[in-house]
Amino acid sequence: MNSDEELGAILSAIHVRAGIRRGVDIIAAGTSPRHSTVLLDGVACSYERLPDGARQIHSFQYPGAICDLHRHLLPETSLEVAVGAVTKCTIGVIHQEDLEQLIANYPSFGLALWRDAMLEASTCRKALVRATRQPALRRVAHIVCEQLARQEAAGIDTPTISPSQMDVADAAGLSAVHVNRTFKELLRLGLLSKQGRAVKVVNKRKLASIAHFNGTYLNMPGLLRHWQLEIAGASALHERSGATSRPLNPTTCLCTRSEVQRSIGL
Amino acid sequence: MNSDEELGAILSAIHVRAGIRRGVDIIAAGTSPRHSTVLLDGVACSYERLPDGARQIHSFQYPGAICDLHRHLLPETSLEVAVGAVTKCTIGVIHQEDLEQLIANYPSFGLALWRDAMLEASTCRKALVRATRQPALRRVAHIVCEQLARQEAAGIDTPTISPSQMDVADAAGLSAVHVNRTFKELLRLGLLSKQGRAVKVVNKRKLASIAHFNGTYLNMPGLLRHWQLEIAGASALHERSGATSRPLNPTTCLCTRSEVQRSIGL
DNA sequence: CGCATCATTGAAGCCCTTCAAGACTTGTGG
DNA sequence: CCACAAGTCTTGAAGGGCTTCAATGATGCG
Repeated sequence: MNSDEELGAILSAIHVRAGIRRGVDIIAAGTSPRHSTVLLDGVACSYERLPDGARQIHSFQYPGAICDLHRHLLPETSLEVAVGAVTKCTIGVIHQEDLEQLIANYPSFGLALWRDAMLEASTCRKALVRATRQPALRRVAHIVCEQLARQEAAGIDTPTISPSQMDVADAAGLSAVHVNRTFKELLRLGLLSKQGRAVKVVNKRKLASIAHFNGTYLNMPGLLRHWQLEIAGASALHERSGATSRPLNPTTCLCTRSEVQRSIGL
Repeated sequence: MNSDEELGAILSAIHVRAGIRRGVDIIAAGTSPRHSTVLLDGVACSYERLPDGARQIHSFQYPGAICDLHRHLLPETSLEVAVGAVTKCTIGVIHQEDLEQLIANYPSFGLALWRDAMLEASTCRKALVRATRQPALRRVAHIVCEQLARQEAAGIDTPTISPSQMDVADAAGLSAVHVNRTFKELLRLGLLSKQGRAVKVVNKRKLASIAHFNGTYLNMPGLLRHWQLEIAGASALHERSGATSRPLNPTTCLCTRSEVQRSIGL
């Protein structure tokens, strides 16, 4: 979809900013900066803070993502949404005028942004279904699966996931205590193991099975082949999803992490 | 945003189809028709059917909405999403080629569709937060408030809402039994009353208060003035949301119900 | 007017939450 | 390099909100 020339134009519009420590906001709630922010390295999350102090994580973001895409076109509807660093992050900025120029010059870039918005809605719908209708074990397993799949899509190949148990709890809409007990159960089942504080996936296939993880909603053609998913109808749906020739990162319209990082000399 | 000429072009591309009875699918899961569907009259809902038969409603749709906008650009990610008639509905279709032609001819129409996708994501995020973090009373009250506000936005001015208790249950992610008990509580508090089977809002302001209904996320500038919302910061946010001169229907990019219906002689 | 659908009500039970306290990691500063 | 501090993980006990099951009553469409 993106031509090399287009990709080059996009990358050259990105200005690298300093690193951000875990827990710090990349984009604060209630602000409307005159630029867009690109995640270059690390993992971030878009979240909302409730009056009682609870944090609801909407989704996690991986390198290549435009963190504040949700503000585009309708900034006033999502002022309460913030973006925080789940791990140490490196970010870049694109000036608003440059972004608009890029969209004007490369219609396919605008389409990619639009598609990205659709993808975010798709992911959010799935999260809604899980949150309301599935037990904790499946919810947590599904979140782990999604993180693993999205890491792969971003070109990161490790069996450990970045979010802490508290992060997972805030994303699943469960208490940290209960997420801990759920992890313990997944450890007991031999699907996960622990390396220090980090959670490591031992049996990806079984985990996906009990999570009912399908992954089609993430629009990552080709990348889910490894998963050998056992969901009924998954393979049938799979064959039909070859529309985009360049694999798109979920919530990412730019490219893979390596492409981004090469361009900024990481 | 939409000029009269543009609106005329859009409306003339719509072909009216026969009415649809309550409970019947407007768009079935797993299908990819070569046209888009516009809701002309009645109330619909986009939903997903789970393996165990449960139904999760993502959102309700009002006249003027493009029912299958979620299929646009990324049809394969939302094949499981269906759209059903909550009340008796009248629909129209726009051929795929006509829709693409309209987007090509009127860039502002494409932008409106894009904005609509962002709005759907915004609504879904809010639904996710409510579903995971709020008690049943607030969830149900919030759904009622949202329906009332969206009816108003579509030009329908009645204090009763269309969805049945079961519909509300499937949208809130609660059991029908518990929604019934929640409604009973709202009746006892004097916020709702009943007309036969229908639920009628008696005290809109108090209902919005206990629901923590803000409404900014719906992007309906001007239309929320009547609500006299009591949420902290709501008025401040309000003043900044005058960007679009023409009030947009939530999940609607066309116009108000009366405009649609006038054009088809309803 | 008949029948399918929806609303209502009670009882029993489970999943998850909250509270509280102690063990462990991590990385920061001395 | 070590020690401390801050945050995270872990574990137990008690309780509440919601679910499920089941049966009856009301509504409204054809």
